[in-house]
Amino acid sequence: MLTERQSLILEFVIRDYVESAVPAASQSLSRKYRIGVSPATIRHEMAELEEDGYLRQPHTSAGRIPTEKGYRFYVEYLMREEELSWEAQQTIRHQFHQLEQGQESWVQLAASILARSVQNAAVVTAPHSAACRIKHLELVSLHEHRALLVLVLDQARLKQQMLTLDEPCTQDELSLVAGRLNQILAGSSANEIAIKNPELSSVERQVMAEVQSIMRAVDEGGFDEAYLEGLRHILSQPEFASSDRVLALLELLDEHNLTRTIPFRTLAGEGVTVIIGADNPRLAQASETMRECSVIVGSYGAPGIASGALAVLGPMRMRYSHTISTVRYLASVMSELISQQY
Amino acid sequence: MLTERQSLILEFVIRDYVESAVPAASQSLSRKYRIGVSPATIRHEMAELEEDGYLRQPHTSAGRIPTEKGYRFYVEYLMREEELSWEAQQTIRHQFHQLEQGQESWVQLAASILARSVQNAAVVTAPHSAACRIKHLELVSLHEHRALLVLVLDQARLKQQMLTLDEPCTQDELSLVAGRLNQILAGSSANEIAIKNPELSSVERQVMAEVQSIMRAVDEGGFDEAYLEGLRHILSQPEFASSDRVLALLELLDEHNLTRTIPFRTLAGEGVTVIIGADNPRLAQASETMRECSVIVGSYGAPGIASGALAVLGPMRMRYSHTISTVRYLASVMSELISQQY
DNA sequence: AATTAGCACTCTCAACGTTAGAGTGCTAAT
DNA sequence: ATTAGCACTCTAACGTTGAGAGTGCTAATT
Repeated sequence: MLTERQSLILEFVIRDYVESAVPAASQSLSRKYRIGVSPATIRHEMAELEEDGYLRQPHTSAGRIPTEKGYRFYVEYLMREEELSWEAQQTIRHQFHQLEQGQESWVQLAASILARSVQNAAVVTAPHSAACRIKHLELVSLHEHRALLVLVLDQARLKQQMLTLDEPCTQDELSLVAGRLNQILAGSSANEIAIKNPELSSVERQVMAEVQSIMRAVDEGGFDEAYLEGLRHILSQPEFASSDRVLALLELLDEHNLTRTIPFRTLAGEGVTVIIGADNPRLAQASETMRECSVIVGSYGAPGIASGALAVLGPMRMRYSHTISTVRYLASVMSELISQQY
Repeated sequence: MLTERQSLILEFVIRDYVESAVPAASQSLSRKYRIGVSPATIRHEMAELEEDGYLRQPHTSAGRIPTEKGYRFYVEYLMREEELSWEAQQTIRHQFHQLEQGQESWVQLAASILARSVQNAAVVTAPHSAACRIKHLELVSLHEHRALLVLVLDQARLKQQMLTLDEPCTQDELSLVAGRLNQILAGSSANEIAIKNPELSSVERQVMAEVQSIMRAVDEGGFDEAYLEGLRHILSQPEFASSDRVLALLELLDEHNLTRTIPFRTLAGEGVTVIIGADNPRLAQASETMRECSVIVGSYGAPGIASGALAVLGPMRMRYSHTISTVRYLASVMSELISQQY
């Protein structure tokens, strides 16, 4: 185990490196942080910490930078997880309240707020309930043979689907169909729809099949809809100065395999999970570059009703304390919103 | 004006440079393209072309690369604008037909297809009609005081908005309200709603005001919703090897000021517009980096009914012919889709 | 008069050597 | 146990060099 002083020095190394991105040297540490000992002693302790795998040198005769193990120890034992400052809280709340007017998707807004707050890339998934239930459906005629099926699911989720009707229908006929199906289906889950077997017209059968297929897609989709924001922050970090790294990262995130990249599944209930470097096997395997990144994942929502996930992706050299607080706070705000909607 | 041979050489320089990204040298041109003259003659002509501003040298004793003027001449007079190959057409059509199942937004899909086809960044805006009309509205109760307003506009566009009701309402009451408002409002534009003044309950008045405000937002939004795809293609080009350029580009595109960056307004009706380098004052002013890029803009839709725009953004060194054909073809496919929906 | 071969000249790029500076590890003194 | 001193090491920046690619010019050729 680490001694008191070793812990202290490890903490200072990390704090110094996180803000400066330059390996921490014994002299500059003793100058900056007023530890009670000389640089020589610090050097001694740092050699020890390196021995134990908490620090490493980019090359001989350079300062030390933290290893994954070092960061992990810091996050677990050393870091004081302070609450977000009142101002920061207000800033976030305030941005959220601009949502009332016109914002397309509040999930996307959340991603944008998160990215701005932590100055890193952020991903937020849409809320997802175990088995979605249909609240309401509507059919709008577009053309003789084409109609728009609008599905309102629980959690205020909306799905639309273009239909090509087997037989021509007027708006009045469609409204009738919608009315009947609403009576039959309202409140059902996809599985419950499957075992229903009422007398239906051909058009009604077609629409019902479509509804079922959409709901299945939503159920299975899991964390399908995810919004990524703030890539530019991550790319302005010095560790991404070389452009092939940028490219590697974009390959992972640009195409819609976000949800495969970010390990949302690892969530353990309420808390916030910190994944440092190669902690996550899937991530590390995916890309060399990702091995030098950390991900902070949290979940929001009401347990058993609907939940989603939010994540921050950044270089391993990250302001963990601030990021964790922000994720935690934003999650609480979003959970509030979810329960209001319910 | 350029002689026959000068035109030929200009064309070869551009073709060579576009595919290799390396300044075109007299020898390698004569080897590759079987022009009937020796490298010395080619050099002579190239010096002439440089004099006239069509070519330039990155430094003395290097090969030539095209200037903006060179590219412009090429696009206007030299380039054969071939139709897209049948295979390419089928590939695009085929990808579009996967839309039926589950794809959230076909506009986003279009952007993704375009980006893949031309191996550059692509932006597509949602279709926008002069003044949107309401087809249908629906109210779904979420909670005693909260309801979801679902608005179906023309062009199969869907808007949703959370409402906090002034007074508590059940689903039945809301359905009644929706029914009445549908009768009154169906087919109206925002302005027409404004001058309507029927007897209404307090809740009905509240909902109607909300509907009007959403529709105004849609009307004024113009090219608001735009989808960007395929950044990674543009970033893997050698001109973006240095990472500060990447950053500059992302600053322009990441935050939602896409529609300010891409000059959709310059559209002149049917055709496809090519904007090369500093052609576009706004673009050039915005960023040094953008001055080395070209944008190809096209529009789709049915004139007078609804239209949107699609654009490709890439380095000036771009396969103009192929890109233009692709934009043109995709626009035609999307226009087809629009008129089907109408 | 147009074309071309030959050649000197220029510029880039990569490799190499050099140097200043920062930081360490070790040792001996406190 | 701590620290001052010092030799050692490594990086980053800079200048140098040489090879290679490509041009512009000139004189010879068609």
